[in-house]
Parts: sequence; structure tokens; C-alpha cells
Amino acid sequence: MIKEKRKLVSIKDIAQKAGVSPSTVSRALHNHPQISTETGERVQRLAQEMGYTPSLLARSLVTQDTATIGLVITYTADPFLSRLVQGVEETARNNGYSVFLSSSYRDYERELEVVRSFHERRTSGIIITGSQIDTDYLELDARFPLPIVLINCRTYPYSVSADKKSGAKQAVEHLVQLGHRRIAFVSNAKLSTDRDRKTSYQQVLRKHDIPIDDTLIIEGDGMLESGVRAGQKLLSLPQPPTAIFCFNDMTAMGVLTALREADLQVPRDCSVVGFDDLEISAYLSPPLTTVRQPCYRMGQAAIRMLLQLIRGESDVQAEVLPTELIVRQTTGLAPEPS
Amino acid sequence: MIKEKRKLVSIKDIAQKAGVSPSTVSRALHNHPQISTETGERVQRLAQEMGYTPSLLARSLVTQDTATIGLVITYTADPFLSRLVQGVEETARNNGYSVFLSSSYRDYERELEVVRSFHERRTSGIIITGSQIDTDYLELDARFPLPIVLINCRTYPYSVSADKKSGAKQAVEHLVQLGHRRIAFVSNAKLSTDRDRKTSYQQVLRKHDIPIDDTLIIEGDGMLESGVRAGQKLLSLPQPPTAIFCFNDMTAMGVLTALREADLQVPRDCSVVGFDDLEISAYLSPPLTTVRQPCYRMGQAAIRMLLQLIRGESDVQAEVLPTELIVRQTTGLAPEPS
DNA sequence: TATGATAGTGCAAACGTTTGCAGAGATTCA
DNA sequence: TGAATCTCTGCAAACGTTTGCACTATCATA
Repeated sequence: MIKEKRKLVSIKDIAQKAGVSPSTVSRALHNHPQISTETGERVQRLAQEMGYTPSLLARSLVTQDTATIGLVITYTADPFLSRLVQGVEETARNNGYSVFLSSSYRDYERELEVVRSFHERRTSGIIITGSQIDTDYLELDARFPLPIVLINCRTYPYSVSADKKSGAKQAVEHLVQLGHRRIAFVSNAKLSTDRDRKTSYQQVLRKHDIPIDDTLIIEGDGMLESGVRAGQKLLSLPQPPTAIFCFNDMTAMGVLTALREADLQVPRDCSVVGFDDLEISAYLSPPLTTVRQPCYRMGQAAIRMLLQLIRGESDVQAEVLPTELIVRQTTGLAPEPS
Repeated sequence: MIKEKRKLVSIKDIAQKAGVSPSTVSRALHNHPQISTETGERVQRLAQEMGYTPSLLARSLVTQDTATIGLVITYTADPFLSRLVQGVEETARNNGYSVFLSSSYRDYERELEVVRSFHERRTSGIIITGSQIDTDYLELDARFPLPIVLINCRTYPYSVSADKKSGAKQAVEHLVQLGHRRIAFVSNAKLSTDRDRKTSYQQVLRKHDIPIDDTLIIEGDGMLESGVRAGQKLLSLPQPPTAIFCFNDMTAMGVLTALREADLQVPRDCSVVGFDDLEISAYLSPPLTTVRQPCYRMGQAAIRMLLQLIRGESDVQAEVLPTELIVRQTTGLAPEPS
């Protein structure tokens, strides 16, 4: 059984059958006030019967508005982004917008390619997460004359981010309060937003007169596997850390795995803090202490901002959403120095 | 700084500036063989200079092809689907297609609404996961004259699914071999694909002359929280199970949490098997024994099938991908009856 | 030199809508 | 009864492309 590709019924077909002009049909379908109720009802009934489905393509062409937005994410498989996508998609739909999704794999060329493709499809606006364009967004604006909102990129005028500095500060402060002095940091060098966490990390240590040991700073890539490697590396140090602050929850899970494989107890032997607060983080064994990022709300805020830009509102400005330390069971008192 | 909405340059603008007709420009941009190289180059250069971006809207209208597909998923946040989405998106893009993403929340009305919206946008085809339409897909086909591929819905002629029966069979068989006789099953009643697992579960038990105890079959919804509740319920039974086979990995994580909260050791006191093999499952503590579903490949297969349908190929048929039991550390010998 | 053939280009219709404007009746008011 | 108003509808242009067909030079061939 192959579905035959039937010709779709158009406004003209209805017009012909109803014995009116296409314009009348169009107006009738939109409940235009100046259409007589009699005609209106007849056309609507006919449209229903004939199985009419309006072509948003044609409509968009004349109204110059596709009611569509493009969402560029780094990886579809990133659970942090899943929630964000949900925030974007739900809010978009509630406002009558559909969303194109595509991923960039953190690749500059690919990102540009996706944005171009969205522009060709005449999306009303674009949201980009983990943009590699970063600094030369001037060129971005020059090349693509449509509203763009970046997520976690504070250098761009229209952006939504989480207050990572504050979150990181809380996290490291928490560890210090527990008596830790050898605190490692597993970063994600690829991402510019990483800097905030690192800055806070260093600030807090400095504030408490804890020397900053560069061997305790490991570069990761935010993926599970890199967390494992980072954990192993840290454990092999002559003087391993007693606490590890991770770029994100996935990294933290990797670190936890490395600790477990080394037969170390968390938090007795080593404390771990993540970042993001994924849904699963609360269900790990032990449940992960982490900094919560409001991913859903970030997505929501991004699309709202984009809608404002699309409408041409003038008082749109960058937004920074709060983060929050969630203390669970991977952090505890620093072990007694033996 | 508000981005002024400049008028985009069209083929006509280029035509005027180049002193040729729009048709010539169109042909030049498509490297039509009958255009002189001189004109061709001039037009291309001009297009570049003027910042021309073709309107796929207009093009689609005349070619009657949007090179767009719609993907309906149940929840964006479901990690199983993330990988699938990736498979669809990557393969679609490699074939020049863009993808609309929208979620149904397993709601019949919502699903229909999304499909309708995709159809209005004239997507070339649609992929649906976790469809609620299920049985009356005849109506679906009647209402939407465009190719549709369902995922995990074997009653539909064009579908891609994983061989859950075999996977479930392997899983339960594995538990039986380890000496378990009180094996619980946490299901997902909302989903039709659940039946396969249940059937296999019962078959294997029957084969080994193990009585089927309905109190060991708990209805869940595939989410973490419901796994926790199911676990608690099972533990409160007068004769709790020694092994639990879960609808999916998320449920299994919930069950593991419940076990941990009850101070039970896995797998010493109770074995647990999941389904899906999410990326994180290998990193849980202990790493989860589970049935792997090839989520990425399922997405890939679905879009490939859809492309075949779009091209009007006639030998398209349902596909069933293999599953595989991955034994990790949440399953072990049944405890000695005390 | 007439005759085809060939290469390059333009005309105009089409895709399926929306919408400003004008026109035709019907109704109201003086 | 005529003018003015109002209600409803149709005409035609527009949105930005693609494409079949016709047309005009140009060129080679007989």
C-alpha cells in the first residue's frame, strides 16, 4: 500500500464549488466581520467536507511571516539541553510558533550553515545555544538580518544566561566550609561560559587564603567519559584532592565512576559537586550535590525575548537567571589529614 | 540597538541590477547548463555582493516540495528519545532536509494537533514516536495525505521498532538462570509497546514453570518517580521479589533508589534489569544490567524509510531492529532462601 | 545565400494565499 | 425620489520563486 499523492484542495477549489471568489473564501475562513453569516457558514462547511488544509507556505509568502523559529543546539543528546528545548518548544507553540531544530556539534562552520539554512527558510528568529560565534557576533548580525537570541553568551546584547558565577561561588564556598583545602576543578575548555566558574573558583580559594594549585585544574569537555578520565588523573596525583568541583553533572557522574572504581567512598574520601541539576542527579547513588540551573526557564526566557525582538519591541535586554546550590549527599566534611 | 528589519534582496533585484530577466538569474544561480559562463559568473558575484539569500518558501511553493520533515516525540526530556532525535536530525540534514520538532505528551488531541500543524506547513513527511493514534491509523492516513512513519508501533505498515520481545526474553531468562523465581515486572501501561515485554516476561516464567504472581506486576509510567514508587510497593509485599525487570532504564533508576533507601544491596539482595541502555546507565552505581535498544539507528532507519516513501518507492516495509542484553552489575545470583 | 541547428535569454504562467480598493445592491434618511 | 450610507463580494496585485515555451542571434552546413 502506497499512499497516493493526491492533489490538495485549495482555496480556489472551494471558491469554485461555493460559487464565490477565492477572496471571499479566504475571508470566510478567517471569520472576517464583513462576510455574511450565510456565506461564512457555507464556506466553512465546504472546507471541512472537502478536507481543506491551508497552506502556511503560501500564507507566509504574502504575510512575510512564517511563525517559525529556529533552535540551534550543540548536541541533541545533552540532557541539560533537553529541558531547555522543552522550554523553547512549549512556549513557542503556545504562541503559535513552530520550531526547527538542528545541532551544531560545537562546530563553527556547522553552526553558520544551520543558521543560514534557517534564514533561507525565513524563520522569524533564531535561538542558539553554545554558540561558537561568540565574539564576532557583529558579523553574525551583518550576515543574518533576523533576530537572534544567544544562550549563555553574555557578550551578545540579546542573551539569556544563568548566573554561573554565583552558583560556582556557592559551590566552592560550601566545600571550603566543610573543611576542604585541596579542591579540584574539572572544566570544559571548549566553552566560554566555563570562565565564570573558574573565576569564582579562584576567587573563593583566594578569599580563604587557599593556594591555587594548577595541577588540580583539569580540562574536560563536559561529557561523561571525560569526567572519568579527569577523576582518574586527579586520583593519580601525589597529593589528590579531597573535593572535586565539576563543570556539569555529566562530568560529575564520570568523576563518581572513577572514584568508585578506585574503591573510594563518597563523600567520606572525596566530595563531589556538579553543575546543572539534571533530573537524574537526585537519583544517583549517592544523590549528587550540585548547582541548579533553571534550564526550562532559560529556554522559556529565550523564546520570550525572541518574540519581543520579532515584534520589534525596543526595551529588550539581556537576562540572567539565578542559580542555586542543592546540597545532597556527595559532599561531606573533609577527611582528617592523616 | 534594535536590528532594523531590512527588506531582503530578491531575484528580481539582482535581475534588475544585472540587466537580465529574473528567469536568467534563477538559472544562473542553479548553474543551469544553458546559461553563458559570462552571465553566470556575473549574476553569482552580484548575488554574493548584494547578500542574497534564496527564499525556500517561494521555491517550495512552486516545486511543491519543502524538503522538511516533522518529528513528533512524546517528551523532549526523555533521554531515550534524545538519541533517536539525533539519528533523525543528522540523517535528515545529510539528505538536505530540515526537521520540525514538537512534542505530544502522549496526548491524543495534542498529537493530532501537531500533525495537523506539520501538514499545514507542508512537511514532506512525518515521523511519530509513542503515537497514541495506534489503532485507528486508518483515519490518520485518511486525514493526512502525506507519508508517515511510526516508531514502535508494529500495527502500522510503515514503522520502525526494536525487537522488544526478544530483548525482554533475554532479560528474564538471564534472571531465571541466576536462580531467581520471584521476578517482578514494572510496566508502562500507557504504552502499547509494553505488551511485548509483558508477553515475553510471562512466556519465560511459564516455560520454567514459575507461577505468575500478579502482585509482582506493577504499573508505572516510565518515569523516574514512578520507578521509586514501584520499588517501594514491591518491597512492602509480604514476599518481596528477588529480581525486578523494569520497563526502561529510568524506571530502573527509580527502583534502584527505592532499594538504596531501604538499605538493600544490589545485586546481593535484589537484582535489577532495565531497558534502553541509556548512556548514563553504564555509569550508575552499580552499573545497570539492561537491554540495549539501538535508539540512534532507529531514528536513522525511520528517516530513511520516510525518504523512501517520499520518493514514492514501492517496496517499503516495516523494520525491526535487534535488541541486546547488556549484563553489568545490577544482576547477580538469587539470594539463598532463608 | 538560404537553411537548419544551436546557444542564450526572456515572457508569462504557476504555486496558494492575503488584502486594498472598487463596485453592486440594499437600506436609510431627508 | 434621489442621495447617502452600509453590507457584502469580486478584481487584481502581490509575495519570490521555477520552468515550459518561444524568440533572437550566431554559426555552421549545404
